[in-house]
Amino acid sequence: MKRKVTLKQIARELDVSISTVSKSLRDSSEISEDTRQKVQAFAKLYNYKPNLIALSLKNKKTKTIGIIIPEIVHHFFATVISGIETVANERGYNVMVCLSNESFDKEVINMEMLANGSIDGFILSLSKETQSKKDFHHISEVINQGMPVVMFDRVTNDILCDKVIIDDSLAAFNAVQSLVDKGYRKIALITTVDYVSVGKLRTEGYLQALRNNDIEVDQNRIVKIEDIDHCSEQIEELIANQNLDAVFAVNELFAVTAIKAAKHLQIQIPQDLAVIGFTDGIISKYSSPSITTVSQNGIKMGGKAATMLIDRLEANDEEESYKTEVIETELVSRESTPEL
Amino acid sequence: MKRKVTLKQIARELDVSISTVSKSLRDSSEISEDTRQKVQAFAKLYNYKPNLIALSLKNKKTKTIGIIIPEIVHHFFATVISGIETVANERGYNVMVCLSNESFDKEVINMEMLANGSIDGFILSLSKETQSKKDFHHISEVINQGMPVVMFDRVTNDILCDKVIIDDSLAAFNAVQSLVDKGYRKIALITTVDYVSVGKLRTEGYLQALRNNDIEVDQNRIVKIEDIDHCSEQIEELIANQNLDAVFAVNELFAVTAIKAAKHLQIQIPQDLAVIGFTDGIISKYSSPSITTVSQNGIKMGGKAATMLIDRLEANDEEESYKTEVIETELVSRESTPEL
DNA sequence: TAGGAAGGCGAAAACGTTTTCGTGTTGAAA
DNA sequence: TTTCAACACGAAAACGTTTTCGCCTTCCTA
Repeated sequence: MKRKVTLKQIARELDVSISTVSKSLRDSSEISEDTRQKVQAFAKLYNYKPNLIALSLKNKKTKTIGIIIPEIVHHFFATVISGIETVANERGYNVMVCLSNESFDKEVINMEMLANGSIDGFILSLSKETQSKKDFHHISEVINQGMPVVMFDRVTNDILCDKVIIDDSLAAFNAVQSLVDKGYRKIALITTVDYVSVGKLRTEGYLQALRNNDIEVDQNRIVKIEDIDHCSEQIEELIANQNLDAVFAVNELFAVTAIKAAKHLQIQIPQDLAVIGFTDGIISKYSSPSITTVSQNGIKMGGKAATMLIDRLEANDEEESYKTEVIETELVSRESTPEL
Repeated sequence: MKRKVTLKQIARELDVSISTVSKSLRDSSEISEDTRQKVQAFAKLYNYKPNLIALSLKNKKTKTIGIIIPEIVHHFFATVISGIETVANERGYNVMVCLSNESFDKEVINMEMLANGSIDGFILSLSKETQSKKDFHHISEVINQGMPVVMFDRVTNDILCDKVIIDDSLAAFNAVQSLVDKGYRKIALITTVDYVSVGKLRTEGYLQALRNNDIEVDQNRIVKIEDIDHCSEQIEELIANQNLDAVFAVNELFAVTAIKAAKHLQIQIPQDLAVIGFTDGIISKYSSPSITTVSQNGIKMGGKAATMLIDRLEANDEEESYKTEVIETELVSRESTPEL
């Protein structure tokens, strides 16, 4: 077992000073050709690599990005991480991932943990509990300490920082409009409770689309899911009791649950009921029938967030104003929404 | 913008030495009650938190675990990370996640990057390319430097270290046996190329189950997928041309692709063809019909891996022998495999 | 009153870097 | 021969901690 070699050890072996070793390895012009080659050869032989922790302490830069997301077993968040990681790696950064599990407390603890020197900046998406409590002091605190933060998807207007979002309202509007264009009129909505920012926005898009087409909004056709584990009862009740020709679900899970419920009720998808979802995940793609969805492009979102964060980290010009980038969505047409 | 406060600043403000401040905050008995309270009050007021990078350098412990996996947009790996993160957090560790994207080079680069002081130990699953090249020098190198490594799922016998696996062969055997028990005889196999360790093992389980039941192995009923993006053609050909009553797929994707292919061929699932998969992911659960699978329990696997790694990190007794933990699998019965 | 113990605190080293500044030697120009 | 620049290198500080050791008071005891 050979431990990692340090500058000090090399210096001792070669009988020169630590400074000389450091300079030699960094090709400083102060050092003679002779010494430099000798040192570099020795360093290579012993596979010297600078200790990153020591560098972090000296430079006050860790070259690490902290990510805080509600959960990771979730296709969209996984794609976002993937996008972040790719860009981060290209630009020489690593990522630390922490999960809030939709809990406010865990979000706070994780942020405080990472804020104490471990990372250079945050990329985060709010937990449901945080959105419901509207308590963002932990975020403003790290921003106050001079640590850049980029929020994505689940964001809040109460915090000023860079943000990456999609136009949830517009995307939902377009999705519903596409149903209308195909001839559907009796369109139900399966959404989340209002404090989930994206759920609320998508709901607004749905309402707007109906109004724009002079379709009356029927509150009985709108169901707001509180507890995701027991959504199937509510959804089945909706489909059974309302006379529908289409369903717009604000996420993949609701969409596929609607399909399951319909099958259970002997309602044929898509012949008797069209379904459109949100989040272009693995479920929509492989479901039978495959589900038309609004694609969020998490890879792009993550990549954009990472780029914004690193750009800010490496900007020497301190005070650039905050931006909110809108990632365009795309309606991916599949089997679940044929022409009427 | 108030930057983080350090011991030095507190010391200067209170006109005491840095040592006194440090000791006061750590409740050392060397310090008088008076001084201690004064320092602690001041520290609290300014929200002092020790700089973790400085601590890492001093203690030569980062309290961080490095994870290297082939990809993250993959339900199984996401669950493993989730399991690792939960246990790590409970025990005061953070996780850094790197993706190899199934590439040998990226795996090596990531390991070297993290090995230079950023983390205390590794949890990793081999990339396909690494498995195919059988080149593990980067792993033995970090182990030689005294850094603990735990491998999971995609492991190799060429490296001695702690491992967490499932009994892929046995699980596959049980899955196929369950088909036989239900009356199926003409069972096809959709598997990976042999260098993917888990694919090979699952193939062996399939073969063993057939032999145990005196069912002849027909090579035409075994298809090995090389390129996952173009698997549907091969799978459709298999289902079209062989007279089958069941299919065993070594992962979720192959299973659901088989279902899609069958539907395309007007073959009814599960009436005309039963399907059983591997990896209990989101697809199997929400597919129509839902798919019977072997559940790998990634949460448990990740948790176990984290526990093993941290136990080793915190063991004072250096040389404990390496263990290989086998996580039990479970056959989750769903709609795709009715009794014949 | 001398001696010693205990109490309270500071100096300094250590972790591994990088970088600034200083210093000694050499050679060439004046 | 003197002077000065260029060259080659080392000492030391700095990043923020923790911890060991030593020092100075004070107080108690003999």
